[in-house]
Amino acid sequence: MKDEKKRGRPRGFDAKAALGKARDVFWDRGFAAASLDNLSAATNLNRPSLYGAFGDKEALYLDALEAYRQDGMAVLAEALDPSLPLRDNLARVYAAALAIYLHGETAARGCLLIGTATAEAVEHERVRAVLGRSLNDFDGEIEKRMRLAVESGELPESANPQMLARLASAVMHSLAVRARAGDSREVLEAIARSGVELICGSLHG
Amino acid sequence: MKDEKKRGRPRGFDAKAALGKARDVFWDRGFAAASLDNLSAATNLNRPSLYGAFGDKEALYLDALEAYRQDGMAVLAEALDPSLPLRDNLARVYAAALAIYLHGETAARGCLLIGTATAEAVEHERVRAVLGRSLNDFDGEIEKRMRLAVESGELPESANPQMLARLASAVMHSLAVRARAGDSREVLEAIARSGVELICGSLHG
DNA sequence: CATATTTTGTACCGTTTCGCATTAAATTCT
DNA sequence: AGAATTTAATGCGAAACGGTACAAAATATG
Repeated sequence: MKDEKKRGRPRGFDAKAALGKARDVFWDRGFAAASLDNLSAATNLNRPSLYGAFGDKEALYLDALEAYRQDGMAVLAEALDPSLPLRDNLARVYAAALAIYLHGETAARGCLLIGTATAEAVEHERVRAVLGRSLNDFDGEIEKRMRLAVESGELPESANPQMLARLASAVMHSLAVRARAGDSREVLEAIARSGVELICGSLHG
Repeated sequence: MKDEKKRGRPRGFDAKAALGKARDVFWDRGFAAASLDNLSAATNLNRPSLYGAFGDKEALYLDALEAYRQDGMAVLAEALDPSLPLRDNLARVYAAALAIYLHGETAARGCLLIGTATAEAVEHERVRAVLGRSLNDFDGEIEKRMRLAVESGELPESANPQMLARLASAVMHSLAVRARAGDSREVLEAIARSGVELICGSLHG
């Protein structure tokens, strides 16, 4: 299903790579401030090619968000390896997040969804939907791990897996915002550490 | 210092009210997608008047952010009334935040800073600076209350006021993002409640 | 009343925007 | 080889963009 030779002139570019380049433009500039010229230059595609492959600017943006979301879910699932302690899992999640968030050129880029999709969410219903679904899926994946932690005794029976998961996500949301606000890696790592401790229950002594 | 009669034609509008209207436009659309026509229509000012009173679009946006930041700090200070228990203080902070975040017309607007300034923060250094300062000031104000809680015995001596404050802020950042993502008031209130419990130390039993 | 000064309204300027129409190129199918 | 089909490249075009020039209006000063 990958080598079905279509008739007609074949593509001269890798759509996936182009989508990655476009995503980077959106990541730095946001959706509204990213022009088709910017996107065209970054992908080395002229506008009609972009248009033919992805549709208009909003469709391209939604594709980029969706790809980012899926990549994020994969990273999350890997970090939440249930053979490791919950504490390590959360630390790995935050470390993986920071590795992505701090990868900016001039200033740290933070999270594509939280950093750029939130701005469009009020007016663009479809962006809001992707954003909402992304956050929910993330919460859900962490919640599964929390349930496991309760079953295994890592967390007390009284713990609320859903809410703990949402609060674990909250720490990550804050890292995303703060990275883009220019906070240093040291500060962000300290917040991540404290978040792990608080959620795993040993910050109070 | 308010009735110094300037010579020349007097203003026919209230600059503060106009700034509020402009802020609302930015709040819904974000900085980049808000056009001068939008702003002009919302404020009932023609573009030259806008330009004369506030400068260019970025200056107007920065003014709106700064006013929002100051309003937020006032609301925060009021919510953190030290004669009330820490738990109540945090609950009041989150309730006040949600009252603002959920006030959208079509979809909830969330936080002006987190919802729109983050998008511009990478490319606009001055926006990033305002955002960073806002987050830090917020953390600092909560941290003061946390220190008080340690002194009064509300929190154990072993508690880390700075990190607890940052985590308390983190919950609010998450509420801001989630409001804009379309989460219901019920979900947001539940997260706020759980956040209070976690930070004040009784979610684990 | 005349002059200086500031604001207001209209209208405009050059640029950039997004999207597409059109034509040339490259491949498959018959 | 020729028809059919898909992509690539150039370039256009209408609209929207941010910002301002200019003249009329409204006030203070002399």
